[in-house]
Amino acid sequence: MAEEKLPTRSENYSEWYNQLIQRAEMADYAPVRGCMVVRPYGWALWENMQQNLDKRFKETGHVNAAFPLLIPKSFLEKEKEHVEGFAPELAIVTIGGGQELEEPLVIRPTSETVIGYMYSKWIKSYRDLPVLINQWANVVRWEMRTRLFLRTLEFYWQEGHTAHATQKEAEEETLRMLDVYADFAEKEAAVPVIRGRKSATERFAGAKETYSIEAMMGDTRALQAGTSHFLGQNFAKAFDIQYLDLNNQLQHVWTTSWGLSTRFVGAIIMAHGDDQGLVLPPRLAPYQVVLIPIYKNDEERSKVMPVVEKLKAELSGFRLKVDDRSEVTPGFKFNDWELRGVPLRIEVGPKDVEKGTFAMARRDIPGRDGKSFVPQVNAARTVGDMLDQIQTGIFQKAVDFRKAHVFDPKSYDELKEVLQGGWAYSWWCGDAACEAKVKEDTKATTRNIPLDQEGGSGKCIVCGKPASEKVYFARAY
RNA sequence: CGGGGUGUAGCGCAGUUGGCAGCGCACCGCGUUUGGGACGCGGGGGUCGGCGGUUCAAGUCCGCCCACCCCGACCA
Repeated sequence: MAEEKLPTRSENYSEWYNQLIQRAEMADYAPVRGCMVVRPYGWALWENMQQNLDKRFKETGHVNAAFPLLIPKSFLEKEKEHVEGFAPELAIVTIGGGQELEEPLVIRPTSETVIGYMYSKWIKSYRDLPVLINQWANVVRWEMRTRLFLRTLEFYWQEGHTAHATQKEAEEETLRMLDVYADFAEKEAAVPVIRGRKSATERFAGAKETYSIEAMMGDTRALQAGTSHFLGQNFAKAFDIQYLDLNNQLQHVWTTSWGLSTRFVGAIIMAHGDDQGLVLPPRLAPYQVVLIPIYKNDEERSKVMPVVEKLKAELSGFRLKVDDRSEVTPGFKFNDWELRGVPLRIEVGPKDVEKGTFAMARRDIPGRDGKSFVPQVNAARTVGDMLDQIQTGIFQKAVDFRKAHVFDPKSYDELKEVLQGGWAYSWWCGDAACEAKVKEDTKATTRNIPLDQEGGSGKCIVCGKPASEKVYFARAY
């Protein structure tokens, strides 16, 4: 429980982040370095995200399945770039049942390979296509530096894997799922994102093209919040996934993969959180409303509780928590639930019982400004409207924040300067050497080349050569 | 793997020239409290990271090892 104030974001952003997660009981450190335990409150948020995404996947024709955690090491080696990309971060099992294994097994860092293997068994004809499968799973990547939610050795995610008859279909799928992520991020999580294409250096190991959604965090650093890959025929060739087309010709399929992980929880924390703690989007928050009864003695209690019960029944359509703990004071509860980011707080005390009102405090507007006293009648309508306002309010706030921290530098020196406290949106010639120079000078990398460009052309911000696209540069998590 | 740092109660820390292992918070009990982080009284809780050495005596001195954290090279 929170007994002291959180460090402020300006004081020490990463301390703010770490402590907040632990105090809000989102997650805790596990005994193994770099691993975390997602606690019930954090998992409840993830479950809401899962449900919402899952529904969107089903709506776009996908089905769920489960593939194994252990993958023969040789599988990873079949796609050249894939091995090179993942080799350094593999966890490998060499002993099973007390015996050295003939072939080491890797704990999946991602499942393109096993799934490719299975697809080659399942896909024989154009009639079998497309295959649109998703799985919810955990994966392991042996990272050097870890952060709760943002980068842990083990993390939870979903990975969609699809196979198509044509390149065009696969490319459309890749972008369709990117749009699903973007829509989810903005509508549900209230996190504004940039949809774009990754540079070759930032591309997924084994992909032809990687697309991402990029979000700005409260310290202006960028977070890759979801990715969608067009894999071309790379994995189809490596795993021999072939089908007979209408003309009885053997063809390799075209595949895609796309994933969104528990890292997104970190995005929600850092996009909306303030110095009081979490600010959770109403559409995903484990509790949308917390109701706090207030009384001094049994007599007051007996008057207040019936109203609490009545409101609870009336608000049964919302995820509501009645905090009737007697061992802590209301003031403590206010702070506690603010820390935990519950979008809306309702207080019912003796004065409210008399007047037929309740107090309502919105989490996104701290202090008196966010507090109002409203009649108990039509409570469901009042609360629903307020939650909608909060949802759009925090989205707008995040949009405004991003707008205030994206710059269009006029020179390389200015680029270096703006990257200290924001993103640069600049012309880039596409040369990896220019990217590398920026990284060297500022630690910022290219985030993505937005799909929505104004067009035209300009000069590369780094080398001055002609450029036909603009890219976002930012320091990233 | 390089550079820096820290290991003492669940968490945060103090512990002097080597001499009874402590403080705050959290936790448990009782009572008073309760509209913005309540208070009093009484409790429980320790292989001082590990192993070895010096010493009558080691949290403290010496050696080795281990773990974790921060900064760099890799990343959803």
